[in-house]
Amino acid sequence: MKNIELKTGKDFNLKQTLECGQCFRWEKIEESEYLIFAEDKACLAKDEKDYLKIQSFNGDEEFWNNYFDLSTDYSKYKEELLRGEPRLSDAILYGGGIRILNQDFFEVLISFIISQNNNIPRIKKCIESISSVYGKPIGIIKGRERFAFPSPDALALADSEELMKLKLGYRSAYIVKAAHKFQIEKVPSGKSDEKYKQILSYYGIGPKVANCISLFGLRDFEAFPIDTWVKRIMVHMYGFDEKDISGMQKFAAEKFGSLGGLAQQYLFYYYRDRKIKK
DNA sequence: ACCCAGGTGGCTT
DNA sequence: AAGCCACATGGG
Repeated sequence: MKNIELKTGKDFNLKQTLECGQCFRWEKIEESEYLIFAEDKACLAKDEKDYLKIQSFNGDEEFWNNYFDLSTDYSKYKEELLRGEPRLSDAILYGGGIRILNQDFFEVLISFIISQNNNIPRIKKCIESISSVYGKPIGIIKGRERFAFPSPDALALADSEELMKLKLGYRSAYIVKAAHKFQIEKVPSGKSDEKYKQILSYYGIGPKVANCISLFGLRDFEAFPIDTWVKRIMVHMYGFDEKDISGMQKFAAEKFGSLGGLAQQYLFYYYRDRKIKK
């Protein structure tokens, strides 16, 4: 156990960063305090004004600083996005503390395969479930044994019947195949469109999930995932026909350029967070 | 009982 | 290329 304080500044908000849908292994403890898991690391993080107070169970300062992407200047990104599209101002004001986390590729790969046609609370349960069966124990935290996200080799030993028993549903076969494919191909490299195509070639991964994995697993910021929420936003904001996904994709590329993924996160969080709250 | 959730594969027009 | 539908599961 190690206490760490990370300087954050104004373009960071823990709640927004975790609850914008880019990651799933966290538990809210109280307002602005969360228990967070990443790979085989865990920490308790509390968001103070200008710094993040971390009780790390097994990750050093550098790991968490990198995980939360605290050395990147997001005010420049925001200015650039606003120059290209002033209508983003409400969303950026609302979720301006979002950062794109530095997550492990394999963890993102599997997590977003699970995400398809699924809701966020259940996605979290599914991921906890496979972690507790295929991940290695990392110690007792908040009264329970906790587990690392499964390694590729550990998950490759699973079969889809086992995963079905864990309630992973029809995505079970996708997960097993993905673990095998990843063992051979490893983390994609090269130009971003080539990496995207490689991700898309996984069985069970289509354009939406591939874009999420590009954005959250490889930090390709131009990736613009269009899910059911973003679709509605594009219909609402820009008058697209809800079936015209390729039109939306093209529009986003032109309007938001190399920062499409960040724009998408601001919009997704702004729209979904207010819709879902009762 | 129905519809939806950070969709995709497969089959038919 | 575009339009259906099934797919597991759980919550509203």
